[in-house]
Amino acid sequence: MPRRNVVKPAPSQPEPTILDVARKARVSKSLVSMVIRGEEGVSPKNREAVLQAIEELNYRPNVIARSLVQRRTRILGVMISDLRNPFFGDVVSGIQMRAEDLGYRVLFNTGERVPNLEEAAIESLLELRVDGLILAAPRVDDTVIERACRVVPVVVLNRDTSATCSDSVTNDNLAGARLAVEHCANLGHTRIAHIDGGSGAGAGVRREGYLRAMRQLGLEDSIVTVEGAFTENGGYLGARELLSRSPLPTAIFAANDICAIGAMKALEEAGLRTPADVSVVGYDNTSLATLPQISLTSVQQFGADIGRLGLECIFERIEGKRSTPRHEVVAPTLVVRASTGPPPAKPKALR
Amino acid sequence: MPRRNVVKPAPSQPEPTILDVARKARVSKSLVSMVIRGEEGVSPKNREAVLQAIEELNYRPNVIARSLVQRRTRILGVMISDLRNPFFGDVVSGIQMRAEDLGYRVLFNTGERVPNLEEAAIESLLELRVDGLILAAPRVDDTVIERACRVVPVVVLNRDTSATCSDSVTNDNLAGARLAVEHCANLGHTRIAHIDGGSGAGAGVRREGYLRAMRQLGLEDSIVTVEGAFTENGGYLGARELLSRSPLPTAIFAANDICAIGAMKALEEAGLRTPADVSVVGYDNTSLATLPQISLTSVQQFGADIGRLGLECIFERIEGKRSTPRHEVVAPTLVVRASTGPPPAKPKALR
DNA sequence: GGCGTCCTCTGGAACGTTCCAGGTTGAGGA
DNA sequence: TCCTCAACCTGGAACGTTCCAGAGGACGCC
Repeated sequence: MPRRNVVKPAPSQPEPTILDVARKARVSKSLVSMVIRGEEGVSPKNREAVLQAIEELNYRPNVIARSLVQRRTRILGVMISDLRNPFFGDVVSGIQMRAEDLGYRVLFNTGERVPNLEEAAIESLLELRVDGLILAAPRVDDTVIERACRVVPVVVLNRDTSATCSDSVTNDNLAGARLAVEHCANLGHTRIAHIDGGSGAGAGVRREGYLRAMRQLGLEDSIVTVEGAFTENGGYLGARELLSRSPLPTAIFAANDICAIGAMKALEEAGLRTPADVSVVGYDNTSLATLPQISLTSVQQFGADIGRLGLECIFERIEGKRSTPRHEVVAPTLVVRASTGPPPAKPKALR
Repeated sequence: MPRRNVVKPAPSQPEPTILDVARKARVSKSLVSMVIRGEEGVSPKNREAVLQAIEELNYRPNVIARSLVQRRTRILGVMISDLRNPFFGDVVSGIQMRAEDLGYRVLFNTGERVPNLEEAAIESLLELRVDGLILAAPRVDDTVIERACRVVPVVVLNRDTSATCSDSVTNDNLAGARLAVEHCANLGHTRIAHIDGGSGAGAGVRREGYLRAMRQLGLEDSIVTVEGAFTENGGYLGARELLSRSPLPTAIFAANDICAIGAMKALEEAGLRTPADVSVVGYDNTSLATLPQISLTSVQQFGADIGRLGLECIFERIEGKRSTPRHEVVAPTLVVRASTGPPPAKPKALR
């Protein structure tokens, strides 16, 4: 246990308590409590007096004390693996909105993608006695998730987990990959390559989805995959690898948007235009894909919906309505933009 | 006061308390407390026994109860006006890192840029009795800030405020605007136009910085400003406005990166190339500016530093080391990329 | 008039910690 | 042997709420 309590309490003037309000309104603290919680059975006269005293004293209920006696905090803990990835902005927004409706506060946290830090972040939320835990694409070990489950409802977002105790919400990566491949095929492409996401969460499934779709379309002979990553550089290197092979693909399905952007950079450097020479499809449909200079066709996984569903899972558990795991899969869609088009009539040779 | 407490406490099995640990280790609760807090003066034998009991029971200290008696939560509240703006990702990261060092938790919140919601978010943090409040570019009224100051140390980031009670950390918008203008002038531009940020926070100051820099460089006759916004559409419309006038500028200083991206779109549509025909400079140096397809020259305001400084301000107050306001201004720098270059020898006419 | 019922209100006991004043022990010195 | 002192430990009183059992009136009914 860390040693932390060296600092003395801040010597600010004490804030008014429920007792101060009670004295001022000449009623009991219980009555004040009833008014605060909006309970029935308080005479209009007293309710008015209490409300006025609250106003005059600038009283604010102490949710810490409330949480202690109720043994619930009405706080939901959310551990976000990466606060800078625009995709999680959507997720957070979905969580926040729904939480507000349900009368919960949301406490965000991050471990900056480092497993140890993420574990500490989770522990920190548990010490706070959050009523539920949402883990957005966590990189921690399954055992950490299992341990958290013993104390509090947990839902894992956008990550496969073998932990049997938690709920999960993911996007259908198989279907998403199929959408991307079929879109290219429908445009007339046959030489459709895939730059995968390396060891990133969900990368394996997307790769599998690509393989299956290609086979299903009778394009198994054109299957080409190279290793990439969920980063711009991963996409760049993956595309370079593709460019070094022959024949060139006429379409590339990248593991995610950032990866696709890196790939587009490599293509541009090689003198290939998108989509005239090579079409590119991304995944996530982040705000990046919508930028006019990029205008990337991308598989959309509805981040806000994923967040909202995660919150609903948690809430069912908190309410005691359910105690068996629920695994929700959100169907992705394809958003077509300017980065894809028909294959060139006569494939361009590299300069 | 809202009525919220309809739901009964979740009937999970009770978590072990300090008393359970004490019983198991055959010591008093006070001794356990001492071990948890890492105090001196505990015999090695007992310390060992307590630690073991904690381990076996999977005990986790209840920070809620601790907060109640200590009358401090060791939680810092952070209200972020816009969680999707990548700039705030940096700010949050700076806050989080420093907070961890100092043994504080950080509770994030957002009001999604709606003043009323933001006020509610702040109120919610105050009810939680956070030890300090960080407001990142809040859109609330100054009176709301003043009221919060009465209860807890407050620091306002990236926003001018007339509230005299709070600390503030801002970036030097005047200097940033000057950097942008001087960079263009150094490249040989004279017709440097500005698309401003409309009523957004800091927009006025950046505009003023542009005006001063132009005058200082003797370019007052070339001053051209149009109204824009901190959005892509704002930049697009602003650029269209510029394109409708004559003579065309050879460089554009946009209020913000997203705004610059919108402007670039308008230029592209008009058949003008960046930077061959028109150079463009943004502000914020967000991750967007670094994308290879965009490669935007931009004024960097160090978000992480701003967050870190804000946290340090709060901490000084909490520690009681200071009770007078501190106003910190961070110097911006310019990051030059591919969107700026020398003016065309013979300015292009519009198609 | 007595009784039951409803409405309104109240005091005290939790909740799980920390902090404080003081207790116990054993060693060492007079 | 007794006293002192340090080292180590302990129980009880907070902290600011909620919740519960029940008190006290007013009223209506028999």
